Amino acid sequence: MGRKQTKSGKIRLTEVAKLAGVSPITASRFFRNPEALSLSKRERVDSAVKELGYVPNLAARALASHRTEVIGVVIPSLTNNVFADVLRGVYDSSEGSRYSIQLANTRYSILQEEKLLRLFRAQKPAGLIVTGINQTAESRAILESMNCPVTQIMEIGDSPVDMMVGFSHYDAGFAAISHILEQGCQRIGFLGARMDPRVQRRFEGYRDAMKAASLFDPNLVVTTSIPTTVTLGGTLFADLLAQAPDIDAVFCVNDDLALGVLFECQRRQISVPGDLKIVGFNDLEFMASAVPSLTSVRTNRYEMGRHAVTMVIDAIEGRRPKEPVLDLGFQLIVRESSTPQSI
Amino acid sequence: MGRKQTKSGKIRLTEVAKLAGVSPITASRFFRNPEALSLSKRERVDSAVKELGYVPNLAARALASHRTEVIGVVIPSLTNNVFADVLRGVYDSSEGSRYSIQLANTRYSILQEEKLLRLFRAQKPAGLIVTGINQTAESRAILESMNCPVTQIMEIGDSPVDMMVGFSHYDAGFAAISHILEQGCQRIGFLGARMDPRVQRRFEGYRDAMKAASLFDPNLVVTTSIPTTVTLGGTLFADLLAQAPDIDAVFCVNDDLALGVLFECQRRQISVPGDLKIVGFNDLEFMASAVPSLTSVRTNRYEMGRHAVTMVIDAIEGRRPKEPVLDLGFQLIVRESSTPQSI
DNA sequence: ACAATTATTGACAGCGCTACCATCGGATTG
DNA sequence: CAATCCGATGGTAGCGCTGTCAATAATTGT
Repeated sequence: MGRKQTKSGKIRLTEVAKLAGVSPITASRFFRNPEALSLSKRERVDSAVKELGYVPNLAARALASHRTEVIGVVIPSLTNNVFADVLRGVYDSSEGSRYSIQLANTRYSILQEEKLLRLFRAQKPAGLIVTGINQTAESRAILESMNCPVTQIMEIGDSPVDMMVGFSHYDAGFAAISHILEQGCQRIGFLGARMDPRVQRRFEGYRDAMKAASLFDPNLVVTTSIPTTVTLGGTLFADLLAQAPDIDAVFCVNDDLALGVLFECQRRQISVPGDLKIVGFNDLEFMASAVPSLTSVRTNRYEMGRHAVTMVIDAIEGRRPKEPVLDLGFQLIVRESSTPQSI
Repeated sequence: MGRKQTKSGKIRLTEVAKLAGVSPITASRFFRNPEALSLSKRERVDSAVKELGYVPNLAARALASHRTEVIGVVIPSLTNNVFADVLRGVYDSSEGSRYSIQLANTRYSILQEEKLLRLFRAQKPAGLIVTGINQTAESRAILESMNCPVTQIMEIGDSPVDMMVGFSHYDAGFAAISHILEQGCQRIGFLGARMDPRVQRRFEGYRDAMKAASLFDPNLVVTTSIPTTVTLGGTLFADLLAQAPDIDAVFCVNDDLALGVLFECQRRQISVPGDLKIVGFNDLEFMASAVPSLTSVRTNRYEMGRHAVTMVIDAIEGRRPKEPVLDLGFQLIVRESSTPQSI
């Protein structure tokens, strides 16, 4: 004999079916495709499920059906505030659905991403959400071979693997600089940390806006591959001042850097926005209450997470969106740090 | 006949076993208990696995073994920075192990927590990590009936369900106030938002420290159940000033509030630390670079996450710690905002 | 040297569910 | 009224793996 007989207390689908007076397969259909049941059976199974407190065994379901009800989510960082918001959206919109979220963190390593994708492929997720559009050829091949809906998030571009939700970081960077230029600034510094592909494209927006105004100067640019912190913002700003003392504005690729710049200005008695204008990116909550309040580019991170999951679930269930690419845009939130000083 | 025959390309344990010239069960043992195999077979199976690129089917494994290799993690919030660090620790220390993390978010609702725990119980996780020590009676009963290691994180107390990693929020609050008192302050305000049980205990530390100095005054306390933001810090501080204009220090239950207070002081031209001392909680990164730099209570959040997972995995594998409660302590990081003004 | 013990290995059945037909009654049609 | 179709239901046979126990090989003690 194989093993101990089933613990008497265990409730299987068979028990539910017996109580409802139907075959196990009908009870099974109650979960997968309730419309296929006649109303009477559907009600009988429903009450049997409730009476027994039946909970499906997901492992058995996955084994028999060759599918899971897991949506894999691959992000590059857990520390970055930006992803906290995305994840909130992801979890919010997965709740109430039958799908559960499996999170994986690449730490900004494309090799790690490949490894994770291979792992996911082996487990046959129902859907997959990955960050960005710069997968390696290998990663992209895995994604394309994956037999499930895939959504790329955080940015948009041509040739989606499947679906996309995001916005144009290039446009956002360009818009931020255009705004600063409108304020009459000429020497606009660029501060970048952890130059991932999206930050890179913000830079390109900066560069092209500056070039269009014939104001681009490599001395205005300070970047590093070090992860972002507020403190780093101060440090990079100090470097920038050293190589371009005549700057009249700074565009920071994220709000942490911007806050660091503000603090460094306070330390050096540089008046903001009088002597220097500051623009950040992401519009984290604190930007509105800083003194002076800090201009930033608002990105719809929570909505990105929500939509990504919704789109994936819809696609799983056969409701593919007519448009595979969803542009959630951005808003430039202009505050005191980039407008004429109010005396 | 049941279904289509197995796709020719699919690699099962059987194929590995065949290639290695052993029985499937031996190949199975290679994964679960490699020490039980003779060296020669172990090597043969190992190379067969690599040659075929075999990846175990977790669903089949879970079904057959009545166990999963999932560690459930229940936290109250994804937005709160504090949990980002914890999660980083959690994911870092689960990587490389055979266990995967299943995250669930209660949004600070104890009913939601009950619901999630019930769900987890049904799926038989290998281990469970839950936040805090204030579960409902029902939740606690579920945890105790769960046939797996459980670690409570973020704080410690008597009567753990199983294991605990954290620190005493009461002591931390008390220590922060003691420090402020040592600076000669007498009218120390308390600012609290989202009064969860841990924040509540920080308050008790504040209250008792103040009472011990005969300085407690309800007018010095401003709290709200609204979730924490930097902006809220400014608002609460304004309320506090209104009801106790003579305060000479503020203890904030977290760093966001503290930053909000600092900004509000800048707005009102209140000199910090000259007119007002500020102490925060958690020691987020920005505290060190604020102007003035802000004193805070450093908590070892990343380490909490790491240890929680390690302890759970160790317990799963039979290596129970001698001490079920691990106190990771805290450090008061004294900075400019709570020390005599350096002119 | 031989029984007793221990390390290795294998056979078997079945975990709980669902894919794939087959069936069966009733509605539709010419 | 028989032929056809369709929607609802059920039977059967696994999905890929591991728990249990039995069998065998290697090792040890006296």
